Amino acid sequence: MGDARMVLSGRDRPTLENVAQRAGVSRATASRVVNGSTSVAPHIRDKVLSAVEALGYVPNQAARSLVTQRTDSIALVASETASRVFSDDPFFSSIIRGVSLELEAVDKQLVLMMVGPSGPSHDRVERYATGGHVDGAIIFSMHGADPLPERLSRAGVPVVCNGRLLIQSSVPYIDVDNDDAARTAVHHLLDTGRRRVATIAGPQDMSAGIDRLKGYRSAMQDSGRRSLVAVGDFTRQSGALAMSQLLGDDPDLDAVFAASDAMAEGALRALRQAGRRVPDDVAVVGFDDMDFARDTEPPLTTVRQPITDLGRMAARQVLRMAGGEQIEPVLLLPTELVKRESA
Amino acid sequence: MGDARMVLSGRDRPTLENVAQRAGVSRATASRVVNGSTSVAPHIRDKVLSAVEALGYVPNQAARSLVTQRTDSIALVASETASRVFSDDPFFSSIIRGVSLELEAVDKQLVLMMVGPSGPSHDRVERYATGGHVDGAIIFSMHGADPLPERLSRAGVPVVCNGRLLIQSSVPYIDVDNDDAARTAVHHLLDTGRRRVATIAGPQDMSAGIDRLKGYRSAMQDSGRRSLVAVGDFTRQSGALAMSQLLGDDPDLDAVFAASDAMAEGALRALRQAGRRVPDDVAVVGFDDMDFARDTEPPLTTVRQPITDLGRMAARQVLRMAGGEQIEPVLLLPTELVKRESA
DNA sequence: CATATTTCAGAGAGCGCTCTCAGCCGATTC
DNA sequence: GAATCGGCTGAGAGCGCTCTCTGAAATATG
Repeated sequence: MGDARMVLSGRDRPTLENVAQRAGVSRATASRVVNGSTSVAPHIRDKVLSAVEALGYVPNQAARSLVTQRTDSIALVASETASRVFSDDPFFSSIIRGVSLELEAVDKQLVLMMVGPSGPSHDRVERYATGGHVDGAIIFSMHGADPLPERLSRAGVPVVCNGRLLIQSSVPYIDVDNDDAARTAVHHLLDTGRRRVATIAGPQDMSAGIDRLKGYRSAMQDSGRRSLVAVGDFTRQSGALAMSQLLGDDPDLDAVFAASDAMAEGALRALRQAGRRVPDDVAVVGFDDMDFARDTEPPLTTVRQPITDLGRMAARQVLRMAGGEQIEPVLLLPTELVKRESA
Repeated sequence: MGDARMVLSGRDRPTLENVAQRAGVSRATASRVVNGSTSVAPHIRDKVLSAVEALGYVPNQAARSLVTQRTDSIALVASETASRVFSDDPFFSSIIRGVSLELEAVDKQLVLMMVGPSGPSHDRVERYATGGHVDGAIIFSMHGADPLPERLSRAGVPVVCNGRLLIQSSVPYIDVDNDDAARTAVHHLLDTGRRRVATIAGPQDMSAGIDRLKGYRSAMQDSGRRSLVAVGDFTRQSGALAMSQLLGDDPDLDAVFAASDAMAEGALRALRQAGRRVPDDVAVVGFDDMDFARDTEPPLTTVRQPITDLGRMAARQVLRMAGGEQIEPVLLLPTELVKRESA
């Protein structure tokens, strides 16, 4: 039929009224057709549909959600700068994939936003979410005592967090049992005869960082050994740096538990540079089981956490909340120690 | 005053009417205060503000944008899967940073979305943008003849693309002169005495990939030399792979122009593994001037493109369009050859 | 003191849509 | 043939907000 439609600029977008008029029906009927109601006679339905087609009609979301009180979109908020989110760590991308999968299945739109530590972007995101742009929010990668989840929740926005909150709060979250998982990893090292087990901890303003360190510490204490800790920020680079520090602190260490695979890989590099053989001289255990963990030199023994599922579950939970359901305040997904060659 | 506010669930959020009532003024006046109009008597203003505070009022965006026809948010659409966007390539993060900077300055919200090659997510993004969720859209990392920009534009959404479009279209775009930049890079190699110059091209379904290859080809032709091409997808890994292919094709090559720094780094790795010295045996030029380019072994000679500025300009242009201004259909930002040690 | 001018609050229309409710009409039932 | 029923359509209210327009009070002007 040729594409005779013109470019429509802002104001003169066709409305449902126009469609109705052109199809010779009422606005109500046009609305029924657009929303897929079955109780419309086929020949009327067709008339409306061709009017929609001819006019290039697209429903005005603002008007729609004004009455339905829904927007069919969910915010995924990263309390993190863009450069961190888009770093060498595929963690975020897995989370996003999980959330996407779940939202696409129910035809909801994912809206990604990043907020800096505080300041203007923080407020803007809060206004955005509380202002009814979204039906719910998933917040992840929180640092410190981020007030955002609580704020949004109070304002009536369904919120689910990815990772335990550092403040007392009733906002539900999805996570793995970091403490327990770390303990398992460390026990594996001890059980295989390692005696001086160090750790490269994650950032201590994030629950994952804190809890994995806690798990390490308690495992060490249980077996009456001294802790040896360096702190990184989950990145490869910080892992390498931390590893050389540890080697400086205790040249005789024979194992290290890194709180992320990225840091573990950095550690491998640092160990190689320091002339240590892995696992012969030093055993290394990571955390995450990222794809690259099986391609490191040597392949990394690590704690697998189901990152994509974490995203999926978060999405599922927030959708349930938005649907008015009551949900479990805490949902812990299982981890698994994957033994490869580094430990 | 204590935080006595309750958690508000969906329906019973306070409206402007409630605020007005509580403050003993009309809705119009309350609206004026909320929107910062100056023509309100101070004592009335205060009454309204404290009512807002007490009720925890937040304007309903749907209602607001229904009348203003604005949403104060801009979509940044990546025609790319999450895993590519969040890959080891800081390109996206720089674009995002640029866009963010510009939008924050005018208090607009950035909404990030990813669309797969086609299918459901593609339609959903289209509906989202056309449905009036955003005031404009910036589309980047397009593959092939993506119809999205044209579609949105036709539907009346201000659109700016990052990168030349592969189809005939009136949608404005921001880019660098890839062809020219590539030619400059290759000439540098030729001018410094290299004779067998290969290239690792970018993906041939993206304008940046195509145009840089074109620039390489024409520079080679101008000096009467044969082209030697391998194609990558801008990633480190593909660069390494392409490099070994090239070495297989012509063991005597003495220079390579890679269409991205990531690929150039992959190439460096592959060259090292093949026992070639850089730049002694083989000179390498990259493209982008990413941060890591100065830390490679040896530091990378590369074509600097102002990625963050590309993002900034895109944002600025789309805002101008949304403001009803006419804008230049094409905006090319300058590049610069940065000479380091690899060539 | 009367009039013109300015300042500021309120009334009310209407943005584009959904959804309830009422009503029409043809089919079914007794 | 009258009464009942069910399937479809249309009328209209109203979601929460902005913004124009009107009008009252306050101030300036002759």
